[in-house]
Amino acid sequence: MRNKRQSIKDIATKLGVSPTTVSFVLNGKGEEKKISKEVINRVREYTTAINYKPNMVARSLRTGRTKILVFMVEDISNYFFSRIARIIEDIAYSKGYRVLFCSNENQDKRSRDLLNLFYERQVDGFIIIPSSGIRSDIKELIDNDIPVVLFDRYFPDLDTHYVVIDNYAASKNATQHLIDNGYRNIAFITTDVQQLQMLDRKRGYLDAVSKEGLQPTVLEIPFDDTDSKKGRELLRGFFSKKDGLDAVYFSTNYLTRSGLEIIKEIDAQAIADLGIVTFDDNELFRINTPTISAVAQPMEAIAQELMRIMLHLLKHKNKVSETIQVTLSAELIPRGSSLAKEKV
Amino acid sequence: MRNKRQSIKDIATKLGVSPTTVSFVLNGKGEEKKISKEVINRVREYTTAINYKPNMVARSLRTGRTKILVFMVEDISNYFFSRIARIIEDIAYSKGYRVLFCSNENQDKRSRDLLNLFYERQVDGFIIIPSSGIRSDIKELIDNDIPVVLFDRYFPDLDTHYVVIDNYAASKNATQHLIDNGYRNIAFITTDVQQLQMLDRKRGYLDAVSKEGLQPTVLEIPFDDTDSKKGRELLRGFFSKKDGLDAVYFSTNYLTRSGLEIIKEIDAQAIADLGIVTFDDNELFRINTPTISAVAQPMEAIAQELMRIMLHLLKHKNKVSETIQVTLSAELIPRGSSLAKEKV
DNA sequence: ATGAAAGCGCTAACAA
DNA sequence: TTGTTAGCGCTTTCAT
Repeated sequence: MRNKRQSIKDIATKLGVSPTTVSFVLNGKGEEKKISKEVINRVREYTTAINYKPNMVARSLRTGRTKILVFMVEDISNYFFSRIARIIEDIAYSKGYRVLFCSNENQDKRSRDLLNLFYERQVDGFIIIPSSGIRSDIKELIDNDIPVVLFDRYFPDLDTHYVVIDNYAASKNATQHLIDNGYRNIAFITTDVQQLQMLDRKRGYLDAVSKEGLQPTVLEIPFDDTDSKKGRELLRGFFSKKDGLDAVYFSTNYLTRSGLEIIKEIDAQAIADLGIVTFDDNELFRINTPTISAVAQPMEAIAQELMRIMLHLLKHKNKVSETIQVTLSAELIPRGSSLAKEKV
Repeated sequence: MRNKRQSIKDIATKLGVSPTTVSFVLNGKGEEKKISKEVINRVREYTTAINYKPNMVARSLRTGRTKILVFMVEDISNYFFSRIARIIEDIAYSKGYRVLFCSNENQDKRSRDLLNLFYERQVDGFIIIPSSGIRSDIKELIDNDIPVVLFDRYFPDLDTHYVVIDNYAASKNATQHLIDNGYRNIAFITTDVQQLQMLDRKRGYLDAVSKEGLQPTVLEIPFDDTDSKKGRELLRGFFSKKDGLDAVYFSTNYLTRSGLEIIKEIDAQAIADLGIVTFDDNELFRINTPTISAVAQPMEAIAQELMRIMLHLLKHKNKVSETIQVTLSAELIPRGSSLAKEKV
């Protein structure tokens, strides 16, 4: 039973009414347009019977709207991003919008390709973690009146809507936590990407450490090597020779994974005494031994703010006078890995 | 600078040629249609200069194709699914297709909503992990000549293309591994969903255990409670009173998380002696203490097979005579949690 | 070597 | 209360 896709015209012909009438009924404008009860019912019954599905491509071409939003992050399989994606999806869904997820792998080319692709497909809005080199592409979208909200990071010299967390404060606080618990030689492991949020986290660490008159130790892993053999070698080399270390603070969760693994390899026992804190929480940190202290970003709040702004822009056809910029704070979740150390 | 979106017509007017000519050039059919070099260059230069972006919605309406595929799973934030999604995305990308990811939360209503939504938007194909009650919806898609490939599970009484793994063999093998390493009282923790792949995993466990004359112990957590308080209570109750247990085999990764946590809560030391194996690998199992043995599904191969089939269907406009059904095997990765036990 | 025109399926202003 | 009609932006056949 290969049922050829039925169109509004087919239905109209079949029922002996006009396409307009069918369209009105189907869009719930039957009453408003004063279509008779009888016709409304006939249309309803027939479309239900044949299980009619409208062609949204045609509708979009006509109306200029697709009811689709794009959510672009570095890597959608990362827990932090996928969790936020899910919340956003739910909110969007309840408002009649679909969300298209995509990963840009922090690469400008891929970001650009994706933005283009979706722009060409006329999506209604973008929620984006921008890779560093797509400032002009973002600007272009905005200039073309497409609703855009950034998050996680933004371009200081571009007046965009965004939602971020106070990375500096969160990082300073996490470092202070280790210091308060007796750790004195705290290493900061980060990537070399010159992204605002990473620089803020480093500043937070440096300020907290120097405030206490302690010595900073920073290891920067090239971004492309965060999960490669070379990156692991760098970590291994670092941990092997730094025996004065009593704590490690990871700036991002993808470094924590390999970092912990390598620390274990080198000395399975050492991990129990080492102070450990990482940025970005993960469910499995609760079941690790030791349980890992983490700076948890308020994912629920971030997602809600993003959608609040986006829906606001959509509602006002992107004609809002002021730029909406929100900064939330992150919460340190102390666990076993950063317990207070007995003074030696 | 609010540049109104330029259309082919605008370009044609501007250059004093016809829309046809512009369209031909833009689609690389310039040579073929014998458009003069001069005109081709003029069009190329102008469209580049104004940074023209075609309206794919209009194109889709005209051509009937969207170059979009849908990838629907239970939960895209689950590592297993998101990893496969990424590989699929890459392959699709290289063939000019976009992939739309979505999570059905294993709910029929949500699955149906999503299928409808994308069907209405005329996507070119579906790659789906079906929730149990959407057999008829899948059938409808197929009857409407939409390319569909299922994976992870399928409907035995519906003749569909699919890619699955041999859950029975993998599960039997995992259980046997525990038995071979000296464990005698092995519990199987699973959900109560009556899904083919879960039933196969259970059968594998039961057969392996009974073959050795051992006693099976099965705990079934209601699906909706796998991550709820009630589910945790069930696990807690189970582990508290079963002191004869020397090993646990989890049928799915979302039970492993809470399971491990609760075992630790009850007796932090016990976990070292308990044999543990889980279905579905996770990066963090490598850094847990102990490291956790897991049945790893061949994600790369699954993704590649799925796309091979999908591209085949797309190429032949879904007119293929035979149904393509692929069964792959999963690999047990033995780690610290299932080391051979010293005989008592 | 290029253009005119039809039409994909839908919506909505305007007619009747 | 319902129908006619003109597009939305693009592709593509058929003319010229």
